[in-house]
Amino acid sequence: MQPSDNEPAIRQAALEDTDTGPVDGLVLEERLGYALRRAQLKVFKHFDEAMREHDIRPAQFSSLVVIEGYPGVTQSSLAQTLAIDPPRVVNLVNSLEERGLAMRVRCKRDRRSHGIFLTKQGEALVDRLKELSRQSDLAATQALSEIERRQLLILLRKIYSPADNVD
Amino acid sequence: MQPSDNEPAIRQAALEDTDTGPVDGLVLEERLGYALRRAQLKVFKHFDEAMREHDIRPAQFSSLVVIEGYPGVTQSSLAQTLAIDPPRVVNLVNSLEERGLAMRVRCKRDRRSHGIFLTKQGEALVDRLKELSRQSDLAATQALSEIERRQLLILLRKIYSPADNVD
DNA sequence: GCCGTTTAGTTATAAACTCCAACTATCTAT
DNA sequence: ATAGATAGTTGGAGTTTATAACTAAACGGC
Repeated sequence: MQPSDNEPAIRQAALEDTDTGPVDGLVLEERLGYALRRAQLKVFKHFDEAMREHDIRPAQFSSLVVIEGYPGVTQSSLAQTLAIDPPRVVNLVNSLEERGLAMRVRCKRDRRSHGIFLTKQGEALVDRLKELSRQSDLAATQALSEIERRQLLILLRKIYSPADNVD
Repeated sequence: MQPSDNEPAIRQAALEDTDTGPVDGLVLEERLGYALRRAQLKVFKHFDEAMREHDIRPAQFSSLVVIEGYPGVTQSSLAQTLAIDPPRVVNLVNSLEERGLAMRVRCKRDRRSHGIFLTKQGEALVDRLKELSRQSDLAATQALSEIERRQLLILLRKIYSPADNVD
């Protein structure tokens, strides 16, 4: 063990001292990934609370909304839309089917693919969930004005939308 | 099985048709959690590529930056700062120690706690990583202007910063 | 000083998520 | 008709993430 490379590279702090201060003004605060993660953590926490009553997870909610907007969407389309892989969609749709919220319908023209549709129960639930999620978004971002909230969405979309910048 | 509740609740689409169109204009696009996740996915993907050479994960990078900014930080402070729980910090610091990037120093005044310090090797690496992450942020958000990027950071910080809104 | 409580760190475990590879069934093209 | 591509499914490995229980050390009242 060479001490030259294994020593704490500190100058001002004594070895026996610890620093328990809060952290700000770091380079970390300027990293987008960090800021995104922290913000997402908070937004998701509120979302979880809002959905707890209905035992719905983020991916399930997203699926329901997409299926509602595009009745008969295929699983592969769903996978592409939500940026998840096909195996996950299988589990996702299984869980929705088991709970009577959605169902697969085999496509007559291409019998490999399934169209996914909401049941009446699923439609009723997704309406309620959309309202709940809207409220939880507001609660999680109450530090933001309505204008700022819109601005934020626009900026985020610019980042991930392939329309603006093909990856 | 009552058909009344188990039928696909569709009006316009024939049962045998599937809808494979792309998805936009959905309520989903207005959900903050969804937009955050999609944006984070992209930013993290770029980050992973940038860090692959050094085999550094996001949490490791964040830890290194915090330790650099606060030499002697305790593990509990680190946990609080990064919004992760103590058991994760143990693994995190273990991995940094094993790679010779950081080291624990038992605090003399409170022998329960450890101050964490960067080694010289760790300091050299974190300098390089900060530059790499800055570049990867730019690459992931090249659809944004510098002003927009700043604005985005400000908005994200407003969401998660406890200073603005105590949770 | 002694004893109950709190805190820092650790360990172990389980649950959940993600990714990857292989497989079946079906379709398309030559 | 056969080869190759596509939709969906299955299974398993590797990571994260969360939870509870445990050890060691400090603190506080008496």
